[in-house]
Amino acid sequence: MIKVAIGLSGGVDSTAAAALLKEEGLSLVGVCLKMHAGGDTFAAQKAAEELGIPYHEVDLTARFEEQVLRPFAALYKIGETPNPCILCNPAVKFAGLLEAADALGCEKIATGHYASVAEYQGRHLIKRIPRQKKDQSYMLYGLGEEVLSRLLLPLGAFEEKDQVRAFADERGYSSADAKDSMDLCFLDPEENHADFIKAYTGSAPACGKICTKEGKILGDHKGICHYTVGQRRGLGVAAEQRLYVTALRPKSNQVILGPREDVMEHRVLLRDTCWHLPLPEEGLTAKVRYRDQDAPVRVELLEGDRAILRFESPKFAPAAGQSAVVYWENFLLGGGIIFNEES
RNA sequence: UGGGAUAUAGCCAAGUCGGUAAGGCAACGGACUUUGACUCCGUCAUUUCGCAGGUUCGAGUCCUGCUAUCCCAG
Repeated sequence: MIKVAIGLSGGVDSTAAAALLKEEGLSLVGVCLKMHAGGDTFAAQKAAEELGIPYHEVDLTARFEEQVLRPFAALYKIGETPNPCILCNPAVKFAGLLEAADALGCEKIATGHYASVAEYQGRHLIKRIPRQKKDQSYMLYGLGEEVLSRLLLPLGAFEEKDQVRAFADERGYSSADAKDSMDLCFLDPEENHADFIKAYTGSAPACGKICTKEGKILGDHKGICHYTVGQRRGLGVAAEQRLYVTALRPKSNQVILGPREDVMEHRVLLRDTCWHLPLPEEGLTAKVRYRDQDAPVRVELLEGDRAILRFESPKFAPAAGQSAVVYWENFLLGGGIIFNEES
């Protein structure tokens, strides 16, 4: 019998994923990955109990601190908008799950992500679920073959997000009515990311000026880490039209504002790219943030794991630190982290 | 202290022949969301139109005075 280590958070998604595998007759071990001090494992334990599977805990807090928390704070300070889930998945979550699987004698690993794994030309690729509004393939572009070749994503069987909850509900799992997780997993409920950075680094962000790109002063900002490119709310600047953050300038400690058209980009630079297949010339699409509609794109690969994305239609506010991912026929071919030329 | 102009919510601003205060921005609340954002929905002048009087059934809209600000001449 195939043994599977399934990442269990205690939420509805991972519980349903586990239940699905169990009903397929696989032998499961529920693995709860502890990422940060504040996280409680009660829900995961309870889910394992309800599923009737062994429960195992892995402490990844040190690695999470090193690979996610530290860069997260550092990047925000230099005006980027890092995506901690993207940092975490390859380096911490899936790496930790794989190690746990090895220690527990499991051939396979599984999680409750909304995506699927498919083989193509001898490689294992993440594939998104057509029509699935909750598609999470974006978060997984950094996973390598060593993970993908052993990864099961049972939720790929569901095309509607409501089906998962109904599935868990029918089977009486207490996680069925749990609220979807949201916000950064390592924040306290009343804390925002800027509070965290302040507490983590032990220093308050430096206030500075809000300006137009021409240098006209519009107001004061409370520290660059409070802002991100494309942001409109919380700026406190009244104008004839809506204004968006168009750039963050850490060197002069300025937040630059402008109208929407100032932040539309045809061209997006990527660093730290990873590609799972040689890229075809035609038929590529890309998205520039998690919750974005992918759009036709041409990709030019550069030296040093860099690339240029050229979109037919401009994308709104690609933000340095966020990731862009490239699709071909619903296959996730790879992606990279957006950066600015100046930096 | 000669001439001209303007004073409407936190900001910009509409308001016709007087008839019972548009809109935008900001702000706030909510929805959405396994990152940050975006987006969407809702709320936001009724002892109120710089202040004080007057005319009128009724004034932001007309009249008088005052105050403030801006511009041009000095």
